[in-house]
Amino acid sequence: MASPIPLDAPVMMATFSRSVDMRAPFKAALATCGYHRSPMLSDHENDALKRARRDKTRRLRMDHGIEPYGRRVDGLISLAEARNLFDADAQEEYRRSREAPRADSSVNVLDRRPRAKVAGRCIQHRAMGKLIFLVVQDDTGKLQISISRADLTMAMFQIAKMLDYGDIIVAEGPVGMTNKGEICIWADLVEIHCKSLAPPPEKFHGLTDPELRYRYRYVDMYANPRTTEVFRLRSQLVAQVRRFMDDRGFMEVETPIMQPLAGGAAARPFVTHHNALDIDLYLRIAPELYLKRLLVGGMRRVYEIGRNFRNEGIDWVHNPEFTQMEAYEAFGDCFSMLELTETLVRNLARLVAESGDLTLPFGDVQIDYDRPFERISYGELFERALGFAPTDFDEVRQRANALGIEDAATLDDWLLANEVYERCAEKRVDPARPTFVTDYPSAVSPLTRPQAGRPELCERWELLVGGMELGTAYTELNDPDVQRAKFAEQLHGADEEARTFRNLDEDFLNALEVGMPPAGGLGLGIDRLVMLMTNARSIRDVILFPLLRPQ
RNA sequence: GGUCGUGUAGCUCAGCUUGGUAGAGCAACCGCCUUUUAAGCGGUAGGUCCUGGGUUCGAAUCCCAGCGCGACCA
Repeated sequence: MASPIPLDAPVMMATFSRSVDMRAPFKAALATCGYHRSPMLSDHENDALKRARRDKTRRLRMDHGIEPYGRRVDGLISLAEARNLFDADAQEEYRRSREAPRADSSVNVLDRRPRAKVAGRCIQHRAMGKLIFLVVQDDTGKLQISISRADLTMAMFQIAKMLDYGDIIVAEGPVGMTNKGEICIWADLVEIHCKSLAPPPEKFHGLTDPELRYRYRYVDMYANPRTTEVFRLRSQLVAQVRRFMDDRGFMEVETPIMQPLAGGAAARPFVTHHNALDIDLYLRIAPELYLKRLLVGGMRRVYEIGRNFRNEGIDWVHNPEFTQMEAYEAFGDCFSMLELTETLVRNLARLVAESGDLTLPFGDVQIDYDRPFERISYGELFERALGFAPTDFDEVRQRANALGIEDAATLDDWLLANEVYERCAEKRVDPARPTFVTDYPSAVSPLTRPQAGRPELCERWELLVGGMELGTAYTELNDPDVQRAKFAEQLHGADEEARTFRNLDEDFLNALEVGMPPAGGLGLGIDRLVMLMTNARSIRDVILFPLLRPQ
C-alpha cells in the first residue's frame, strides 16, 4: 500500500508539534478502507509489545536460522489423545528407575512412557531457569508441555525460552508427569510454527468486553474456551435438527437468497443489485414463498435451514442476519407442526440436559422441556393481561391511546389490537414455561388459513420460551383468490416504502392457481433455540460474527 | 425513542465523592532461578484518562454537548 506519508514521519515531526498528528491522514485512510484502529490489529506498528514480538521473529531467523512460520507437520495427535496416552505404570517405573542409585551412569533409565507429538497455541509460559513449563491449547483442550534444559539442544531450549503467549508450537516427547502430579509431555523437541505478533488478552480475566469479544472472535475463542464450546454445541444442535427432520421424511432444500420480491414476512429487506441484468434484488426476509412453490411442484415434506436478512434494529434477540428453519408438510396443518415442534425442542433439550429431567437454566429461570408445553389462545391471553377482549375495539383504542401508540387513529381494529397485544400480553407468558399461543387474528396473518367457523381468527400459533418468540406455524392458505385478496389488502395498508419491495407476487399466485395441497408450515428460530440450549442471554453469543458497527 | 450505567497502559481494573506530578495486577523488556499450575524475586519501560466545549490559577475528577458500548423501559 502506497502511503502518502512515510510511516516514520511522525517520529521525525514530533519535535515540531505535538498537537498535530501527522498520521491523521494515514489513520483516516485506514478507517475508510475498513481497518480498525484497535491495537489488536496491525496498524500500531509503533506499539512496543508488537515490536518486541517482531524483534523475536527477527532473532529467530537471524540468530537461530529458524523460520517461525512453519509448514506441514505429520504424525500429530490431539492434546486430548496425548493426555489419554498417559500410562501410570510406565510413569512409576520411570520414576523409580531414575531415583535408583546406579553404579554405572551409562546404563539408561528405564523409560516405557508412550511418546506423543502435539501442536497447539501456547497460552501460558512459565520459564524458571533451566525448566520451562508451557500450557498449550487446541480444540480438544489443554496440556502442559514441560521442558528441561537437559532434554534438548541448547538452541532449542533458547527458542522455547523465547516463546510467547499466543504462539503456535509443535512439541514431542514422552507423556509423563511432574512432581506436582500434572500430566504433561516432557518435550525433547519444541518447534515454533507460527509467531503471534498480537498482544494477547490478560491471561486470567481474558477478554470480557462484549464488543471486543464479538469483534475479535478469533481471540475470544482461544481466550474464552466457553465460546468455542457454545459453537460446537450449536453445530451439534443443528445437525440434530437435520437428523430429526430427515427421519420424519422431510427433504432439505435450498431456495434463493437473492429475490426480486421480498415476500413471506413483514420486514424491511436489504437491497442489492445485479449488474448484468441491471435489476435490484432483495436479500430474503423468508424463504416461505419458494418452499410453497415446491409443494405445488409435488414435494410432500420440505425444509430449509438458512439465513434470513431483515433490515431492522439490533438487540438481544435480533441480529440483521439470522438463521431460521422453515418446514412445510403437505396435508398437515398448524397442529401437526405443533406436535413436530414440541417433540423436536424436547429432543434437543435431551441432547443438552445433563440430568434426566430436561430442565435447563436460562438466565434467572429454569425451563422445563419435559412437561407438555402450555397452550393458550391469543384471545384468552389478551383478556387475561388486559381485562377485556381483543374484539372490544373501543377499549382497545382507549388503551392504545394510553400507551401512546403512533398512528393509532389510522390503524385497523385488529392491527391495533395486535399492537396492544404485543406490548402488554406477550410478556405475561411465564418465561419458564414453553407456551404455544394459538388462534391468532387473521388480520395479522395474511398467509394463513382462516378458521372454518370464525374467519376473523386463523389456524396459527406462536411458541414463546424464555421471553422470546421461538417459532410460529400456520395452516397454509391455498385458495388463490383468497390469497390474492389478502395480499391486495396488505398492500393497501402499506406505506410508499413498503410497496416498493412488497409487490404482488404474481408468480406465487400463479403457483397457487396451479394448485397447492393443504399444508402446515413452520418457522423456527435456530439462533434463539441455541440461546435457550446454551443459556446465552444475547443472540450475539450464538452467532460467530454478529453484525457490528465498523470502527 | 426514553432512562440508567460505562469509556483510564496491549488486557483486567483502581483513582472521580472532596479538582493539585497518572496508579495496580497481568502482559512486555533486562537479570536470577531444574518441578511451576494466575509461579516467584529484583530492576526497566509503557498513557489522546472516548471526543469537543465550558468552569477554574489548575480538570481523568465538576458542568454541557456529542460518540461508542452495555442494561432496562416503551
